[in-house]
Amino acid sequence: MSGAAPGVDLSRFESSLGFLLRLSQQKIFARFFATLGPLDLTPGAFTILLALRDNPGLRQGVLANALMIKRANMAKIVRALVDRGLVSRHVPEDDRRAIELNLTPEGAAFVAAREGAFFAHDDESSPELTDNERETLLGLLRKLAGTQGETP
Amino acid sequence: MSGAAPGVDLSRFESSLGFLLRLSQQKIFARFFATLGPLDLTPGAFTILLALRDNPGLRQGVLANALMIKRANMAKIVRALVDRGLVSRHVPEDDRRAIELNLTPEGAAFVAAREGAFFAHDDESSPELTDNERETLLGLLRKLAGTQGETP
DNA sequence: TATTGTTATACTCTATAACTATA
DNA sequence: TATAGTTATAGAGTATAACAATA
Repeated sequence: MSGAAPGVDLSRFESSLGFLLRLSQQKIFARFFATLGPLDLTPGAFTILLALRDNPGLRQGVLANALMIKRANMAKIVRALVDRGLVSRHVPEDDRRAIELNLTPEGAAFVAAREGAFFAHDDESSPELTDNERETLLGLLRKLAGTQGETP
Repeated sequence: MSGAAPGVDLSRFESSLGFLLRLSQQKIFARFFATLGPLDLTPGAFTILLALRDNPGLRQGVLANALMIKRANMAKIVRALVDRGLVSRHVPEDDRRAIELNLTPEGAAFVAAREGAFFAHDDESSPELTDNERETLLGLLRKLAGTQGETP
């Protein structure tokens, strides 16, 4: 933490995964909003749209589980996306409790228009690291984050 | 993301630092609350107490800067800690705008009683990784997170 | 004028519990 | 009974703007 606020001893936290994850995420998110803030999308909502583009007809609960978002919260986000005309719902015949989600044509256009900027930003969001270090970090985070869904 | 929800294609996010950081932090925090929830401390508040133990008399704004917490939010957190009797304020002679923070004896006892459990938990919070991988991850996050304070 | 801290406010994210409708 | 989704609500966390006191 040598580059931190001078004169403040944070050495006790240098081995704390939780502390370093919070600081790192905050830094990345701050850059995200500074660069992509005017694009009319939050990281969370865009993640959902992108996941639906790659998984058309995905059920709401399965999506919530994959992204580690509680179903109660997913319901609210999806409602907002439906209200904006970006996502459509469909109740399948074989299980009328479930809801299948799809991008509307507007949603697909919305994603297509922004994903370039989104991923370009993401690629450039860690100038502190070399390309090799970035790849190593991504690999370790993938291993750490491997999801197993909601714990009720 | 092979261990994720089966049948959901999240490959588009496997190179997104922001996405993986969010998932990782969420996992680590969930474990934190599951294990240490009854200990009467949130990660944020405990971080502040620990930082004050290692940096007695630290000024509020400097602390906020070091921990990447906005001053407006730090004011609220500090007030709560003062109300709980864990932190004391002192206005220095040479700059009567500033506030120096210290742990009270109660605050010091509070930290001493909990830091063992806190760091023990942190050490065990990433069973997905080998010791070597964990060290590598910590090093990369340190490099990425090297703070530079609030951007006004 | 600039800085330190405070208040007020709002928005996002997260979590739980109680509800409905279907199975 | 159990599951899928919804609603209501509450709590952190974070952001900005306006303000008072001090420098």
